[in-house]
Amino acid sequence: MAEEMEQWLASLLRLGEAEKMTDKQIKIIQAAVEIFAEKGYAATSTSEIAEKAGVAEGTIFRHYKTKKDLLLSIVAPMMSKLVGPFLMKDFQKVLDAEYDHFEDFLRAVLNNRLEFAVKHAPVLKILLHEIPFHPELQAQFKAQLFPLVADRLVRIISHFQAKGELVQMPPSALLRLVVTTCAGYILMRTFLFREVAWNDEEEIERTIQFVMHGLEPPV
Amino acid sequence: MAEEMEQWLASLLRLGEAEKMTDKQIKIIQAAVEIFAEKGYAATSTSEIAEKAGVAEGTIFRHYKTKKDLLLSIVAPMMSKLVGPFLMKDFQKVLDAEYDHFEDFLRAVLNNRLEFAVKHAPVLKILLHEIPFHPELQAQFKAQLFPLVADRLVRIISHFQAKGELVQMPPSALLRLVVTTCAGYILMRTFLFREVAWNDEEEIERTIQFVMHGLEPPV
Amino acid sequence: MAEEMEQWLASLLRLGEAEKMTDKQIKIIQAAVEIFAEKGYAATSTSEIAEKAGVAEGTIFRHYKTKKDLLLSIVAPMMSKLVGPFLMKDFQKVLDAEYDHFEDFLRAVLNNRLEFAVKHAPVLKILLHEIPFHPELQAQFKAQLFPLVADRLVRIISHFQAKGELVQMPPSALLRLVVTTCAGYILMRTFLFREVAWNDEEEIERTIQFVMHGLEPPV
Amino acid sequence: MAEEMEQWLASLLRLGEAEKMTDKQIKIIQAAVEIFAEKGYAATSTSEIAEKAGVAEGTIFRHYKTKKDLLLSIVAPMMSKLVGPFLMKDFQKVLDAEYDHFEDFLRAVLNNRLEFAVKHAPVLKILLHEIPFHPELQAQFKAQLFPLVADRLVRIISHFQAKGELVQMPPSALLRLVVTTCAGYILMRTFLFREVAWNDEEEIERTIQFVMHGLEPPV
DNA sequence: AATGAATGAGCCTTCATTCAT
DNA sequence: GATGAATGAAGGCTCATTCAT
Repeated sequence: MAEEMEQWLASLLRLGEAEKMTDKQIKIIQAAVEIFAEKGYAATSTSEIAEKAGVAEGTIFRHYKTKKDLLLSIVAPMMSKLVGPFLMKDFQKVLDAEYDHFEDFLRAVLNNRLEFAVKHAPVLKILLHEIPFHPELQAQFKAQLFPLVADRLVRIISHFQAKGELVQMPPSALLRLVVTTCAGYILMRTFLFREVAWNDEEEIERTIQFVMHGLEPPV
Repeated sequence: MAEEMEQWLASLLRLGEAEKMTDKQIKIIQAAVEIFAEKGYAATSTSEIAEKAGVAEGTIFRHYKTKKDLLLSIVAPMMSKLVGPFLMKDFQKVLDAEYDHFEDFLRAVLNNRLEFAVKHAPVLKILLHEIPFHPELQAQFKAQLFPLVADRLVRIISHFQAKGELVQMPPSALLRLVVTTCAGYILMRTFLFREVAWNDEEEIERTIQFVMHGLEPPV
Repeated sequence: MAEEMEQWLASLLRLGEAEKMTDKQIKIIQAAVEIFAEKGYAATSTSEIAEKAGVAEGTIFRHYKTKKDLLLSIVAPMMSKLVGPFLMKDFQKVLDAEYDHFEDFLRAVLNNRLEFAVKHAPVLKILLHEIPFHPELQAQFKAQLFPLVADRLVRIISHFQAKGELVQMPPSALLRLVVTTCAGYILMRTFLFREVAWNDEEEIERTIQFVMHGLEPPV
Repeated sequence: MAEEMEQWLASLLRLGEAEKMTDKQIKIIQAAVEIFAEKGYAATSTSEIAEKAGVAEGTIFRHYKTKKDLLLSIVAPMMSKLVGPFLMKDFQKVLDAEYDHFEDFLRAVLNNRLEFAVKHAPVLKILLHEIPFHPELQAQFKAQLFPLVADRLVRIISHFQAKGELVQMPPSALLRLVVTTCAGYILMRTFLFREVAWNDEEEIERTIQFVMHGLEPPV
């Protein structure tokens, strides 16, 4: 079963999944992502996708049995990649070696995930909007990904608590504060106020200082 | 124009808007809120709403010219009420008098808005999901509500900065950190993990301490 | 359960079922019968039916949830009416009283069912063609109607056997010979060679004499 | 023209028509027969046939220009073979020599055609169902096969009438009674109640006695 | 000969909306 | 004000058929 899990992770994280995709299939996906992100899944018609992809409507259904299939083929892999870094094998060990301080860890994660969000903004937007309406997606997230991720992060936080870098408080509570603050910046910057000219370096540094001071153990 | 604005605010904030609503109209709104929240606006059919409301299909269109009208009549007022407290006349003066410390202000706002979110969770969920897909809503928010609210909050933050309670940093940056942290808790608690048994008092206190330490001016 | 059965029969045999049917609904049925009979159910499109009925396509689906529903609403009642006379309450007693000889019975049935077939030829044609492809119809026939009918006919045949009017042979075998001969004429006359100018009286008489001689007990 | 006719008959009756058929072609025909018989021609998709036959969708159309072509290639030859015995050269002479009595003829025909029906039940079922919906098939039957067959049978019946074995009545009327009775048994046994364990020998004998007595000339 | 991706017309069905009652 | 039958445009999807490989 550990074997199985490793394979599952590997397959989930595979980034260049353009294997075996025909030219038209790629165009379909691109068009779908674009329109789903713009109008939402339910408000998008397959004929619209076909037109934008420059493909006959029937072609969509040769590659994806249903419209929902098309959505899932876009969104399900993204979900895994979103939390990918936290699923790496020996995640914690890598961390222990690499990051002397929680601050370094935070900086690495924030930069990495911000870059990811910027690069995949449209798919991410689709994912965020559709998760509440598609039980399969919710299930995949709540039953499989979330527990794994939460577990690993809690261990890391506990580690730095033990080192005396973070205030004493239930790790899950710490986790919430850290995640909200980091995700808050990424979402604001990527979706809510995309048009603002953000100085990412500065904002990230500010965010890190805010978190570090906020969670500093009392002297 | 200032007159006009006051009236607009007043009308927006009117909570008990059940005036003039017939019995059936109320049932329609209730049904619509329920189903919109569950499946999303675009995936909800008017016939479904009619059925759940126990009215004829035509009745909906007697009260709301279009399906979108129905959505707006639900969501637009909510948007104003969501930021209602920040729109109150003489908001800052009230604050100056009432809250000696930023911490008190934070506590008051967090409690108040959490209560509001819990009470209006379904409509809030609809609002959050539909804003990106309906330009009218975005316009109302970005052009009218947001500037007002941001302006008032920035003033308050500047006030406490001047008092030496908050670290020196552009007020808008401070605002972002505060808002994400507060909104983060409310959203997590109300939508993402509603089933968890949250100890609101404790979590709010934790959140406040986090913010206050995070934004403490250096000694 | 006997109660239930009686009600079921009653409802099945109700001929004038135009109750509550709107004008358009009747036109839909008429058009559907006509085209189903001409091209078969599967080869008929709902748009074709709508056009012939002078109705919008959507109207069909307001009255019949699916195309198949439309078929069943035409064909299922017909099935009961087809064997209606054999399902009458106290069928055998009526017979005993009314028909002194098997020949009289045969004559009555042949005339009655021929008239019926001529009158309902199109629906009958649909029924005959669709039964093999729709399990619901088969079930209704094989599980409910057929046993009842066969049972009653077997009793009648046994009755006339006992009276010495029919040759000794398993009643079911007798039944088969009688039914194929009678149905054979009706089907030939109504479907296979409709264009021929049949002299019904003469042919029926011939058929009856054929059956009576063919089943005469040996002297 | 007589020449032509003979060749036509010969070609129609050719039984082992597997000549020149590739392996895949045979599989296509087998699959088509199976599914056409199960769901009807119009309700069967070519992709379904391709799948069951284990060939690519395109392969079907390499051998049969259209779906209808495929149907005709199955059903048209069967039609001739169905009435094959009655089309044999010198049919009547053969009869005169071979069968002393009408009863013998009946017995031979019944056995032979029953065996044929059992062997080719699926194709026969397709033929029976599709004839009314395909003018070409109807034409072939009504214009070419039926007149020939009817003519030959009428001659035979007249022959036995002249011999005093059959009652005096228009030969076409006699034909109808005989055909209905015989076909009735075969169809019932082969399609309507296939699952019953029929004792063919007994039933055929019963059927023959029924016909012979039914058509016995008066003493 | 065989494949299977691609097509686009057409299918059944749903939908928001109208209107006579 | 309320109804619900009627609409017809549009939706997702299937189909027979073609064609480059």
